[in-house]
Amino acid sequence: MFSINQSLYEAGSCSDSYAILQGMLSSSQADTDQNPNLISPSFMAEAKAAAASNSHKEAERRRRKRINGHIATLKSILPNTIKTDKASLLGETVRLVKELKKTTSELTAIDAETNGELSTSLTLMFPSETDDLNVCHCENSGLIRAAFSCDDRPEMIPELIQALKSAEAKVVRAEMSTVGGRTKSVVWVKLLTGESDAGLGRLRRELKKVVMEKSISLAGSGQGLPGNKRPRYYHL
Amino acid sequence: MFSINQSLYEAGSCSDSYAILQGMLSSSQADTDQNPNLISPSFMAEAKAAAASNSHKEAERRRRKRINGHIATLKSILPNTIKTDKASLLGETVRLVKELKKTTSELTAIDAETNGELSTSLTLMFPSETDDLNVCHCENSGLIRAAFSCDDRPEMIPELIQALKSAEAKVVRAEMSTVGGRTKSVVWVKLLTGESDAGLGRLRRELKKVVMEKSISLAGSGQGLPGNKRPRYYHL
DNA sequence: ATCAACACGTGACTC
DNA sequence: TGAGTCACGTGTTGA
Repeated sequence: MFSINQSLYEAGSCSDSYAILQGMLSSSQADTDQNPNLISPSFMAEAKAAAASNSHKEAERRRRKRINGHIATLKSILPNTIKTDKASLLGETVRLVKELKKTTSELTAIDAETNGELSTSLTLMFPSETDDLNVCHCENSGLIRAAFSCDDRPEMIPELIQALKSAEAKVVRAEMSTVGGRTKSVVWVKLLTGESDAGLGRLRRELKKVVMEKSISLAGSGQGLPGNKRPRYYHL
Repeated sequence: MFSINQSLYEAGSCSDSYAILQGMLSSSQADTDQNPNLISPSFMAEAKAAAASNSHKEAERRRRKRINGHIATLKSILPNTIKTDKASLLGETVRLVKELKKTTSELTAIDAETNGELSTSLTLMFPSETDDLNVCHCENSGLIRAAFSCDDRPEMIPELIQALKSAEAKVVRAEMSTVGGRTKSVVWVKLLTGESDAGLGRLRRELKKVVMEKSISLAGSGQGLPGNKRPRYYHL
């Protein structure tokens, strides 16, 4: 069905058959349709159409190549390339882009809260004189920001770790400063469970224990650290 | 060229023409090719082929729809959709995915340096007794980590800001702790200029000034802040 | 008239 | 077999 005149232009990259024919025609005299031995206008038109079809064909080939090339690189980029199917691949790409955009916006939203000169800001804060606790949703990201000031105690960090673990909160970022026996902490967390508002309440409850629990354990705890010294590193 | 038998299966969504013919055939007696009035096997085969072609056609339609649907959502997702061209769109997608992956890896590489229980860790550090400065490349991300301990002075933060600005370093993240008049800071920065190693040296030089410059300005500077009090907020 | 981009139907191939 | 995917060539439309 497609084999009509295919032998004329299909072999190799001979997109110049029309040009060749033009050269042949220009070097010959005028001819008519009646003379079958010379190049007739009808044959000329046919060759022209064939050449046009050929260029069109090759242009489409190039276009396909570009698209498929990008899809191939996408396939090499994507992490979970289980389905090598082209549609599924694009779907997976959409999913990944959404996820990455969300992640980056979450991570950069923290910096964007207060914008400084060098486009990334940092707010250095000092502890307040009275104990306080503030837990709230971050506006754009799905994160929760918890800030609190209280007396600095050696047991606070482990308690904080335990509180965050109980609230199933993953620490995305934390800033702490300690001055004059008082400490202020700001932690940005991502809740591991779906229920956002319930999780926020739970987190606030857990943190309240940490903030309000004054240093009771100073007298007890025979297995405590020597000299009331705080260990150097903590992992949140 | 494509119009052969198109009227049989092209009108509407009639992919059941073959089934109809089967029903007609089962209710009639056996026939031969010689009898043109009855449904002949050749016609039967023709109808069957038409039905197959039809289902094939529709399957391909579905496939195209899925692919183009994903491409359309990609188009809505992408930020700079100047070229609505399909190939350019995919190319832009590749670029975006690479960029986002790089960004997130940079941002999370900081947390991944020391891995804690809740998959995001935080190392709380204490100032050393002696002044020190350490500037190095982060392993995987293109970031530079600068850590230093020194006496805590009110002028230190503005000086630090100036130093980072001079080194053309953008702060990605910073952690500071101050205890007993000593302060330790760790800042992760991204150099705004191309030359990485030269930039690192410049940053080290600038920071060295901050760390080593002991509080000379305590006596002078008539326009200083009242009471040697540190301002509450700094923007890095 | 040329070119680029698109959707379509079809043959080849795989599971 | 049938359902699915792919590359291909073609018709069409807009700059």
